[in-house]
Amino acid sequence: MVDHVLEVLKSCSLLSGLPEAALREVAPLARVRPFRANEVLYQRGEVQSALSVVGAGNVRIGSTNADGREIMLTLFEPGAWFGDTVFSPGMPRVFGATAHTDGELVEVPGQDYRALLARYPEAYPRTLDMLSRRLWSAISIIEDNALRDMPGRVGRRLLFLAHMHDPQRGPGPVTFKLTREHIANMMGMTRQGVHGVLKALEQRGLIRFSYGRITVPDPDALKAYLDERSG
Amino acid sequence: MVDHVLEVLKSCSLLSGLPEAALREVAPLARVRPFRANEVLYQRGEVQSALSVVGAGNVRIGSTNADGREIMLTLFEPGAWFGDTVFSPGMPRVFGATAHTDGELVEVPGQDYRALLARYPEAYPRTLDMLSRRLWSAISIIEDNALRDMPGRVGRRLLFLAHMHDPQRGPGPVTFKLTREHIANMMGMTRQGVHGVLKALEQRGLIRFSYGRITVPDPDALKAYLDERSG
DNA sequence: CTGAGACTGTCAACGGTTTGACAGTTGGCG
DNA sequence: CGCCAACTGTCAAACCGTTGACAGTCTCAG
Repeated sequence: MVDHVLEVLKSCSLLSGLPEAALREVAPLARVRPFRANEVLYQRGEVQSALSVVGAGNVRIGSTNADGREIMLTLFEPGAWFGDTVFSPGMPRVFGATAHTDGELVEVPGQDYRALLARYPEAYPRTLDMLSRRLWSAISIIEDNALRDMPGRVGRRLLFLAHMHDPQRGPGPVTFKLTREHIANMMGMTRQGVHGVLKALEQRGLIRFSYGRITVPDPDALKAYLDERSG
Repeated sequence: MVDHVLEVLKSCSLLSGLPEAALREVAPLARVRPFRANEVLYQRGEVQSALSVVGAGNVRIGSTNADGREIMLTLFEPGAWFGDTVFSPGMPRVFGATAHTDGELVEVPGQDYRALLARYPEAYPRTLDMLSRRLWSAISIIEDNALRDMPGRVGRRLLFLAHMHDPQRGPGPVTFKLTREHIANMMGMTRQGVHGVLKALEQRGLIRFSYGRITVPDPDALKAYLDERSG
């Protein structure tokens, strides 16, 4: 069991600055939490502080507003980490997490993680780097939303997900399990609007899609098209 | 001169986790850079790594796309810090900085800042906290853009700026020097669209505006209105 | 294999934003 | 103190995305 947790922790880029000995120290303190598709993992506003690492399956990050309308920020794959309250203990969560498929989470209590960092300060620069890059991603999204039209926004977000999905970015095709409605919720658009955009992109051969599934055959080609289309 | 730099560094929340002795160490390594309104301070894509602290005046953060259309992300006041490449050395800047008024910047070379942190590791948690909160702000903006209509977005962004402007949030009025066009560039809207929204907010007494200037007389009242209006 | 539920494609009507254009206002600089 | 440049208010027309509605398709559990 602890071995399994260790494997998951090792796969997480946030923790890759820590020596294996350090991970062995926290592994026993971590909790494995299996989940089923569409289960709510965390709700916006909760205050407990924990670092969550996706061990298996996919997790949707986002929040719901009072009218029941949901916004999805991103989709996490195994190895991804989240938990915006780890570094700012006491602050309520600003987004929620929902299981997208069946899977499992490994949760390290916030104070244990912070204590570990304090014991291995050489891991801090890497941690800052990871957090900084995530901030960069968020800002890029804000930029895209302000500067690009709808096809541009959807295309860029698909690229972003493709990059998430496979950080080393081999040039191969990438597929995700997303409905049109999920994409709409990610962009603040409607299902119908997304449909039109996807159809246009499909006609250019830049994406393919079927029931509940979207494929980007060649991310680089999509990127080239978007760059040419506008800035 | 060094004394002046020290004062500026002390005013910066990012550095407030460092003891004064540490700030004295870096102060001589920092560079003071005066600027005039509308001067370009950094361009997107530059790779040198530096931590910039606003010593005086205002700085616009944002970027310009190929068509010449600009997006403004935020407006920084004295004491604010920026420089997304400090924590990820070698990465090109993802946004540019332009002087909004006359003023001055204090720049600490990235490697000196990182070396300092390594010498005073007790400052790391505070640094992570600051960065994490900035990520939270960015995510909130993404959410607002997806979930709210145009008046909601503009109102929320004004509140965000008010909060930036005066973090301790006394309940008094806040004024910023922003043209309608600046706001439009911040929201991905047009000047005319902004006009309509502002006029509506003004009629409810929630804001006041004149030539190149906007005032939020009571930020809490604006917040209450926005919260009631949607989620 | 079969049915129910989830997802999808499509359409017309509606509404809000942008586009484009122009005159009026303000503030600062010589 | 007067001019110029920047900023502002306003309008109609065009455009794009949403709303709402419905039938068709797919998947999975039983």
